[in-house]
Amino acid sequence: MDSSDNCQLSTVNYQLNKTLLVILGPTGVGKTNISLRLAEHFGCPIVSSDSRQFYRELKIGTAAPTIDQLDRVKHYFIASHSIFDEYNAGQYELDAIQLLDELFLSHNVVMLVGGSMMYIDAVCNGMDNIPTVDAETRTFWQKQFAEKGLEYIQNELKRLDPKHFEELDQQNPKRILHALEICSMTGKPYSDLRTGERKQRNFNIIKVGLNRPRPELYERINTRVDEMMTEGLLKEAEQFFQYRHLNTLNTVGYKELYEYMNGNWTLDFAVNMIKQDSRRYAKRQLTWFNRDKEIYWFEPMEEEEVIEFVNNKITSK
RNA sequence: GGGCAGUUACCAAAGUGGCCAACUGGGGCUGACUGUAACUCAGCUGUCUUUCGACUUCGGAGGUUCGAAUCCUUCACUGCCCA
Repeated sequence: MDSSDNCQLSTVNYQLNKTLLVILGPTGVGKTNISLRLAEHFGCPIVSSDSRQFYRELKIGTAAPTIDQLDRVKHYFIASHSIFDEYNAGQYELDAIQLLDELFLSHNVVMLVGGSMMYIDAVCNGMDNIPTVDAETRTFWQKQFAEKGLEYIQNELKRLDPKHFEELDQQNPKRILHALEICSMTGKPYSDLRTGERKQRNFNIIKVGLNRPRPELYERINTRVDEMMTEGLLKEAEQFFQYRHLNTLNTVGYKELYEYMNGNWTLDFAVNMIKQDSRRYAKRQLTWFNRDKEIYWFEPMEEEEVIEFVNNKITSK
């Protein structure tokens, strides 16, 4: 995979010649295919920023690259973890940056491909130094919420971190709980740890966004779900039925099938819900990406155009 | 051919004389989101308007009434039952 022969750069400003090519876009848009061709063109490896393709147990439902595709280009962060592992965006930032440092030793271009918004931002912008929440703290606050309700945790956060309480979505239990977890773990207000600073990376970043007209995107998502079902998604999900409460299985394509296995939904209904939830996920991705003014969008997406665009970008640096 | 029931916004479904541009759910749209994030949460959803508000709607046409999605007449269509 390592076709690069580009280590002839001066050590002084080598980092200026290093480029992270980010390929992002909504689920189902066709990132995998086009990025394989781009990777072959640029002779570069692919680092995945898909927070569900990390998990080796989730292949069909996450539309992970196939063995053949993995043979074509060296991939990282595909099937690198187990659904039983604890993993998060903060850890991913550290792992990915370390990996990129290594890869840039022998490549001028590395690609970051995926649709997990926060994970992409973690690599490009960095995240604040906030500790990972331990199990006891998590359980404690979850229990508080379950027993005492939303208003109680709202008031707790108002007390522990009034500044952050004013800023966050006060109806969103997950956000409140996380802030509380950090407050009680660190003994400091969560807002004190949030700098909002953007980390400086020692490589250039080019962000390419892929999109399609909404109806076309939705059509692709729908047919892809049908294909997943014929490929055996039900069987894949079934294997981990007893672990369905794991966060890693709270994932489109799996959680709906567990409703079916629990007897709450018919299979037909569950499949339709997978399609619907996938469409909604795609929309959420687009909403997030729309905020990022650094993305160069391609719609319709033409491989040749992207290659030409990236080539121009790289040589003009 | 006869009887009964029904026709409400994208779909489903309330409303049965003024509090109705019309409950609710779904879908759709828009947005928030720095660590469980393919999660979680919010707003909008007849038209025009930034707001106030104005305008046009509840199968079609006509009528009663100060006033109708709601009452009457008639036509059309749909469903069930009897022939």
